[in-house]
Amino acid sequence: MSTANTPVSNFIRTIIDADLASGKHSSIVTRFPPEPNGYLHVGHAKSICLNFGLAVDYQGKCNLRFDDTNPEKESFEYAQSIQEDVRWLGFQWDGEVRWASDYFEELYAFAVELIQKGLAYVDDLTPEEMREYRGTLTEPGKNSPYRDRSIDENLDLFGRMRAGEFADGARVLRAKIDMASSNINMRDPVIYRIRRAHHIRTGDAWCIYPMYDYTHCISDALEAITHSICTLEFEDHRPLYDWVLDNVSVACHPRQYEFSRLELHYTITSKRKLLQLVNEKKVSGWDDPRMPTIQGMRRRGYTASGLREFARRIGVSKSENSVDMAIMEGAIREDLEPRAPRVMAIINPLKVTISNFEGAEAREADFHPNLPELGKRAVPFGRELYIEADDFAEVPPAGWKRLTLGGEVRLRHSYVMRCDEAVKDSSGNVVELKCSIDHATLGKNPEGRKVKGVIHFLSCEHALPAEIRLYDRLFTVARPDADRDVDFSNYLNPDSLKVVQGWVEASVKESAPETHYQFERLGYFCTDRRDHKPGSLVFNRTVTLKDSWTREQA
RNA sequence: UGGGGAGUCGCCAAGUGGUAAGGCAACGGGUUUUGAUCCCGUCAUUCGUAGGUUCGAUCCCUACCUCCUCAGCCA
Repeated sequence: MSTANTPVSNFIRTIIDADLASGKHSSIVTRFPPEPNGYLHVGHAKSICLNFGLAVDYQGKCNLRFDDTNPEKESFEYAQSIQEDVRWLGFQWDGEVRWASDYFEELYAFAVELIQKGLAYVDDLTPEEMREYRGTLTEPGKNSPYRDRSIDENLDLFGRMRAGEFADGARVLRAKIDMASSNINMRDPVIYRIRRAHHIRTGDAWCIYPMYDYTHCISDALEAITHSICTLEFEDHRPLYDWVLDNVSVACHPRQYEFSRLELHYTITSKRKLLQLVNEKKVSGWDDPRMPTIQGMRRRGYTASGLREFARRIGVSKSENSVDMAIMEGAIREDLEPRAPRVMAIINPLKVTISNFEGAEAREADFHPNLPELGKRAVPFGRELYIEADDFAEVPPAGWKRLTLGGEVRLRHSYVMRCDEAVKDSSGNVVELKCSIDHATLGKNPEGRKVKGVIHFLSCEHALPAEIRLYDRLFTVARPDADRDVDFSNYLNPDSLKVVQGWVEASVKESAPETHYQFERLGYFCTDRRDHKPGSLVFNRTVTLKDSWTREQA
């Protein structure tokens, strides 16, 4: 993994390199600016890795700033979860957490300044009227009848807005720019509205709240952000970002750059739709392991470094993209491969009775084939074993390397075993196997013949019962929200979760929540963060192993 | 039919006037008591289309096509 820390070139790094080379900046300051109105998802993870990652690579700083200007939708629960997610991903913001609400007083003063310059006015139009006056994409808007109020009147009215003299929504403060602009964002955008809502930090101190476009640029300037990075949909807000900073007396004028947001195959990255899944109980919550939220991915067993590697692999650009889930899975597997201890577990047991069990011994086995430092554990043997039902076939397909009637197979870390008889129930299903082992094959190959297959197994006597949750993609199609006419929930995968009662080897008995393992030949699994306890083992399947056999069969 | 963006391999993505990086996936081979890992090899005469400038263009110019995005007192 020599590439893991090698930065990948992208247009933002190119800009930063140029800014540093020209002396425009001597160091950089970025920021991650979430609104605390929901949980962070994989798209935010990309943004976090970008903003914090740049700060790390360029030895600059990155702030965490909450865009808390819409009190009706925001909560501390979300703010706390967001901080936890950023830290879990391995990043630390510069100084204290910042809040846009910290700047409310300054924001207000700058609004007064705009009014004094004749660049903002109080408007009494109703929302419906304002929409009519705004024009359309192809027709210019027209001026509000209140647009030419005197500076004194505007000052008075704005002061009274703050003082709470007017009802919610009765008036707004608007920037006076150009109602005929071809950019609708410049048609006198609202910058303050009246809303008597309890704010998570300022409580009831304010009944007017600044809008995003007005707040964000000034917040960036107050924090001396050098590169303000956001997603593509804010591209046409940039003229407004610049207009505000050009007309207000802040010393600093950060530059905004936009990159394309992440789309991931077989999932969705819309806060609204994610919320819908939670509200409609399509998933168990924000941290359901099928959710592309940071909390969900974490609970599933995705690792912070794996997610960072994923972000590195997908890069940053301005083009629309829909990333293959294989890139995520590849990054997670690569991260887990060199550190997850190998253990054996049986998901779908088929009982095996060993006829010549007498004298069979346990054997010590490494927890990792290439990392002896991870230690060893005993692999016990017994008269009765469990093997994976899928590992036996009475009528094997071509290329079969596993167990079949009369055939031999290596039991992982143990003996070579032959199947002598398949016991069936009345409907003809194989319910048990009678097998025998070659006592001379413990830790060595049999003489005179080759056994190509290896299957995992558990000694019934020693195995521990466990709940195993098998997760699959949340949706049945790669782009569930691509079709505007079909609701994305129609594409929910009914088989995205299968809970089975399986068996695991005793060495995992005392494992803590969030412990990663590779169940040999099955995949990477993680003890559940919430439900796993010693004595009540719960494993989540993080991702399967690459499987060229199943692929070949398909 | 207004404004703002984007079109480079199946999926991401560098590059930029000098003759197409890399990753993922895929495919072929080797090692292997995980059909895993690991190792080796293959994988764009071509950069949305059509013209033009040039000794030379994915990079410059012109026209066109396709897709995304904007009409919240959300962010």
